[in-house]
Amino acid sequence: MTNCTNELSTTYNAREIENETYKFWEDNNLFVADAKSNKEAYSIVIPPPNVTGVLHMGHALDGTLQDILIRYNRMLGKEVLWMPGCDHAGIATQNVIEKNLAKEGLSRHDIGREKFLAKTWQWADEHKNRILEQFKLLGASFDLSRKRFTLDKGCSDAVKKVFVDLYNKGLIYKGSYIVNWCPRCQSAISDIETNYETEDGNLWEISYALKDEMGAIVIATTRPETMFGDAAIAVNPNDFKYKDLIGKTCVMPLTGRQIPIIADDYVDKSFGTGALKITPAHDPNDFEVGLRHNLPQIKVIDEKGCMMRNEFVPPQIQGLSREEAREKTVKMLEENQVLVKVTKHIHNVGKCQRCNTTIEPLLSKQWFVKMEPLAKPAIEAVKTGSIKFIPERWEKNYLMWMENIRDWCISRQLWWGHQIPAYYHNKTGEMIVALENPDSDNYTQDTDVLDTWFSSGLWPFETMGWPDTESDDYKKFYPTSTLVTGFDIIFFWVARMITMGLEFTKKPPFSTVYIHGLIRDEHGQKMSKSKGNTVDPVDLIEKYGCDALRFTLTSLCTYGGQDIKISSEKFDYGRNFANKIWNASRYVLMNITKQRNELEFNLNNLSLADKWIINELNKTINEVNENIKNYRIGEVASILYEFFWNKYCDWYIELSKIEKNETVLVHVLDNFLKLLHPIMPHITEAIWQKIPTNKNTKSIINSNYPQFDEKLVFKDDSKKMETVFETIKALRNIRAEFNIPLNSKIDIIVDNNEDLYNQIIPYLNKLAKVNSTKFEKNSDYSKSAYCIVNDTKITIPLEDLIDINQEILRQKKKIEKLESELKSILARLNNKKFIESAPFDVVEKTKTKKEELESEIKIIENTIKKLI
RNA sequence: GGGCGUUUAGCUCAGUUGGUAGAGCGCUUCCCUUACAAGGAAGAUGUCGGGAGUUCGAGCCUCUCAACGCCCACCA
Repeated sequence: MTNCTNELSTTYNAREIENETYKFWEDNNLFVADAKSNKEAYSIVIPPPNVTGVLHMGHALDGTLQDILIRYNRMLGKEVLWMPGCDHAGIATQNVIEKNLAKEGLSRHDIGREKFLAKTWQWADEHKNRILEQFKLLGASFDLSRKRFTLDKGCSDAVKKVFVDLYNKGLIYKGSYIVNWCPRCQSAISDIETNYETEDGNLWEISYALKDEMGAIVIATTRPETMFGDAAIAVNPNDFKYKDLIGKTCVMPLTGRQIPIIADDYVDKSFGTGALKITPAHDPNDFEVGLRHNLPQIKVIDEKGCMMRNEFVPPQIQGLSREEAREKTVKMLEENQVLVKVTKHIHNVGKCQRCNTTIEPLLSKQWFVKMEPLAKPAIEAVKTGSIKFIPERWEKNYLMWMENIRDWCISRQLWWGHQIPAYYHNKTGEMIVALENPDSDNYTQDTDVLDTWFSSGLWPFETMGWPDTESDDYKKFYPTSTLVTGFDIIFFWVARMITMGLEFTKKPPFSTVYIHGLIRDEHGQKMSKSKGNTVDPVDLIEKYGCDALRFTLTSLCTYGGQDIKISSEKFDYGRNFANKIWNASRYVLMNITKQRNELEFNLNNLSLADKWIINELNKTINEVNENIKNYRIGEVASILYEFFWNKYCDWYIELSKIEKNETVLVHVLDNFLKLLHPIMPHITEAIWQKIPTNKNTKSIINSNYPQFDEKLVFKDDSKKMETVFETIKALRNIRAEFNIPLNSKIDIIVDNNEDLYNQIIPYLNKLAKVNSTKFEKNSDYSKSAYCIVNDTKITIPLEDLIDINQEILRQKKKIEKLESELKSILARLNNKKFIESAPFDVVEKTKTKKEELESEIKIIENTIKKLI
């Protein structure tokens, strides 16, 4: 950017400035990290957005917060790396490609694995830059020269190594278990990819006749179509009503197959009939019961969710879908008069997180990670504080999950992803798990791929060069510093990174997990395309500007990480602030006459106002640093807003129109821009480059973040200045109350504090339109309005302008207020226990307050007497 | 069933060691004062969800109740 003029354009055009500024940063490679630097490192890895994705509000929030931390730490002088990249998003991406194929009437099987993958790669390559390009619109200062993809060579090498190592340690195994099977995705999915929805269903009670004797046992089920896979009927061992039946055999209706009646603690006596049919191949709990009792696993539903064609399923039912089979089975049971009862029953049904298809619990051969041994150190790391969650309450959540962890099903029957590095001998079926195929003529690789989260679980170190632990990036930037993400992926992602990171690098992958809330629509609903309630951050950026978006989002972040409800009007807040900054800066720049080297301010030559604003700035610097360090980022936004708008603009700039100190005017703006830069990077950069202060860098990005300076504390002078503001406000209030037009000036009589008021006459004249100021002890005027500021009474003789009754009323209202306050203070002071037990300074403060109130009330009472 | 969160001004929400409540928007009145009407000045508005307790003192701590929301578990 050029720097030939001090002037800013008269109107603030956010998009123009933002585009120019971002280009300036990129052209100058300002985001590229130097792994050989001697500076202390600070690094963040981006939660890799799905390659299929487009930028949404969640990214906008998450990206903004990361960028704030990155920019702040960069300005603290650290060597900073923000690692960008995308996730291959197994199921999500495959779904997109399959949908495209479906338009041509094809399935992936029609074109085969190889062609399908080629197509998917082509699509991914075309799209993999899209979302990161959109992140640029957010002002993201990530290092694109290091951009990674979870399916690139480095990641895939890391994945293979991790898989093989875990397998060799016995922490990965292959086995037949009940898994959550999605008949639409045609794949197993993990427990946490399964969501449960409440549905209305029925509870059918079916009578199973006893073998070789009279009588029957009635079981209750919500899924009668699975009965063909029954292996037993179970009752609770302590259930006296079934005691005699345990060990007997019954005959199944419709098929006549014989199954035993067994006893198991799992059965709840009070539910349904107290008797439960056991279907080990189609229910996770029944599967467990089946193992305990050595029952056969009879599969009657296939991978497409249809009834199998085998000897267990009656011919009329074979090949039917789950839903059809249920209807038909019930009908047949009815015809056979074994359906005892049907009751309405509300229950939870598992759904595929990706496509919302009802899950079929299915017996199948899958790969699993044995989680318990891996979870142990991951629990310790959080318990001992080597990894901290902000806010802390998420630690409990994390620990509860980790302490009850179950094995992780990692195989997916998809094509898009990391193919499992297991190889089977074509003839013997012998299995070898290895980094490479031992003999491609005789061995065929496992066709399954790994869960997407398997590779993203390695993200913090696979992107840093691991397994090469001697690589520059790994040595410099691993472990990373902070992980920023929403609570919705603590289990999916954060927990896995911690376990994998500890297992393979022996270090926690990050020291702090900063968890923010989720973005919701204005009614608190989750945003989703299907609901049509999404707000597009790109639209918001076009309309309000990126900085406005960032500032607003930041200001909505609470320390507790509450969810954030947004509607587009909320972004007026940030836009107005940006506009204010622009205009105030424009004013300052227009008023600078001094040269660059004359703009250092001189401590010995400061007015009351100068000292006040310098003191305020210093306080702000302190608070901002403290709050960022403690992840109270929303607080930072409001501190800076308040400082700039209500202090610098409303007072200091106004005062500067009366008595100008260019050096301070610029100094404060310069520091403010630096303080704000992490949140609003573009506007601060654009203005900062125009400010004629001495700089040792061409970009604010590389300037130093302001730090608190003991030498710039001016407590007493600041207090005096506060008195000035109170006086001006009081006088303005009188003007408003009595409708005194701006062009008619007022005279005032001040009865105390002559020194101070003498100093500030010009301020009073300009900001409260005072004509003359007289000093008079024990002043005594009738036909006047009054205000009392601290210990000073100010009289405004208004002669005919004033309605005396109005003024009396006004003063009486004030007394009322003061007296009610005094009453509660007196109550406290008259309480012996308060005096005894409250801390000294609180008691003193209360006493002082009492005296102030009393004296103020006295003054007002006297003036009222005068008026009457 | 277990856990967590929320309840504060008309609306959206802040409120960091307990000392009597704040912001933005909206509202009322006035002002296009040469940085800004996306602005300026002056205002109004709250038994801090209900109840009880601890304390000299509670929006904040404890208990309890209520409403709403989320997560985990998945009893057929």
